[in-house]
Amino acid sequence: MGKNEKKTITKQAVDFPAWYQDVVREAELAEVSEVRGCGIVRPYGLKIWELIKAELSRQLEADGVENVYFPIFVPLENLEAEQDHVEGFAPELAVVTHAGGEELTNKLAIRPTSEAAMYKTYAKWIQSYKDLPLRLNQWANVVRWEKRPRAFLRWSEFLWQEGHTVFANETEARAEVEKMLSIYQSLYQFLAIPTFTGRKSESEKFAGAVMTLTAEVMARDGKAIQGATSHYLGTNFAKVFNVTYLGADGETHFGHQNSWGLSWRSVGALIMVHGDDNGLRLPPNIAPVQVVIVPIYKDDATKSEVLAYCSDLNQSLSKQYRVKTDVRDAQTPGFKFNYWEVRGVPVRLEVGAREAAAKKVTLFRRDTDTKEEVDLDHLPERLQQLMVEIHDNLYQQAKALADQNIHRIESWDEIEGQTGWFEASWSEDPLTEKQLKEKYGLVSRVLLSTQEEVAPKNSKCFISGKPAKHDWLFAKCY
RNA sequence: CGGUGUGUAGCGCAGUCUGGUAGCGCACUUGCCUUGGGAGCAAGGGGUCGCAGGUUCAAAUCCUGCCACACCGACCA
Repeated sequence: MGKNEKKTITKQAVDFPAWYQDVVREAELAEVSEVRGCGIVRPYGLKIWELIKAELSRQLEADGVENVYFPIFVPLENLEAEQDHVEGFAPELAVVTHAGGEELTNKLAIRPTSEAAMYKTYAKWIQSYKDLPLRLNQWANVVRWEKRPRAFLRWSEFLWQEGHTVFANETEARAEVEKMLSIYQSLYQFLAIPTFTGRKSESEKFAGAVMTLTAEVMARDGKAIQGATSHYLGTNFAKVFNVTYLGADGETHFGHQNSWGLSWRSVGALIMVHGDDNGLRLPPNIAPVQVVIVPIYKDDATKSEVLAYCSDLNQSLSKQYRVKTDVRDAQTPGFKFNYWEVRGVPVRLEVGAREAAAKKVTLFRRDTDTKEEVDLDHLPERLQQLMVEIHDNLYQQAKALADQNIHRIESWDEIEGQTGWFEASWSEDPLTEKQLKEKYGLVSRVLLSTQEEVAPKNSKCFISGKPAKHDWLFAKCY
């Protein structure tokens, strides 16, 4: 049977969302649960998230951020304290009304995010300017009852990290907002994913924030995914929860707060950016299995010889890589090739009697779907190169595709019939954004940081013709 | 919340129009045989046909009501 005759994955070009669902299922990353909108993440999918988490943890720790844990329940009245915040989240709140067999007088929201859960306590912890900055991070699950869930990208319950920090003044706080964005940018770099970083428009910013920064990612179908956010909250929450400190000047001041987060939506981005018609393609940094060894044998004699060769190989390589030898006996080599390709394993080593005798391996790389023969002596060196090469290649492919799909337009009429992202000079008038959404389903995604201090290419807004302020990126989004 | 569609074995589906013993492919179990791109043969196991009610000698199939889920939109950090 030919390679393409048993495909259970829809082609990207035929139906991208269907392709995405197929990959999530076939690669055994996750499946839908019996609870609407909630997913079951399987070991292979969770491992990817854990590897992402490990890298981000490393970076946050290196930056001096400490971890903390607050309860999953938030008194509803706390959430209602900040007006913009509650209006932003009210429609998607899950609320506990009964517990211990009784109706609760004070209803408990399941946290959709933890500003309202943490800052009352922050107020107790902070007395003096000497207690600042306070920089804490929480790895947690949150619940947002979204109208339309989507695997990893928008499940009702999801895992993330949320950083919540307090500074003495605006300058320090804003500097950190930028810094966290650059950490997210480097994390996505770690995933071989190019990001478009900058500021959100007024209507797209976080409910309760003064300013929201974002790392936007382009999926292969030209839609946008918000990969991470970093918010400057100003003193909005500080005023509500009384986060104040006594300054060196003997006066009481409000703390300037930030919050920043990244969720396992990043796993969804990983799939949508790198995946192809054969399934996942994982960058080595976060591949649960970096090298898979597939033994090939014909009879008992070659079997023991080949397995011994594989076992030595596995042992020496596993000092440096996450290695797995697929010793299942009931499956043919061809089956295993496809099995691990769908799962995106970057490098596969095929080992039969031929290789064992010649002290070689046949090496297959998933990013290019090509094979090469490598002498055992040269394998460590070749693998070391390849891990870098594969990462770079995946990044370059993603970067090229993204750049190619950003179209400069001077008038919104040019959107007609085109897909992808659009760069345009914009007045930043919320009304025009609403019109754009209604007419083309597009929203503003980001004002690139590099464009912040630059005059727009066109002095007139591409929608209203009124004076433009900056060049923004617009897109449909997940 | 609007539009469309789907609920039959773990997964994918046929059967419903025209009522009459619950089927197919994949997966699973056992055995043999095989292994360089999703092997083959044989024998097996697995079902309140989404739920409730109704019509009928008889309902997966017809009628009524309900529920759930998916997709497209609206919504959404």
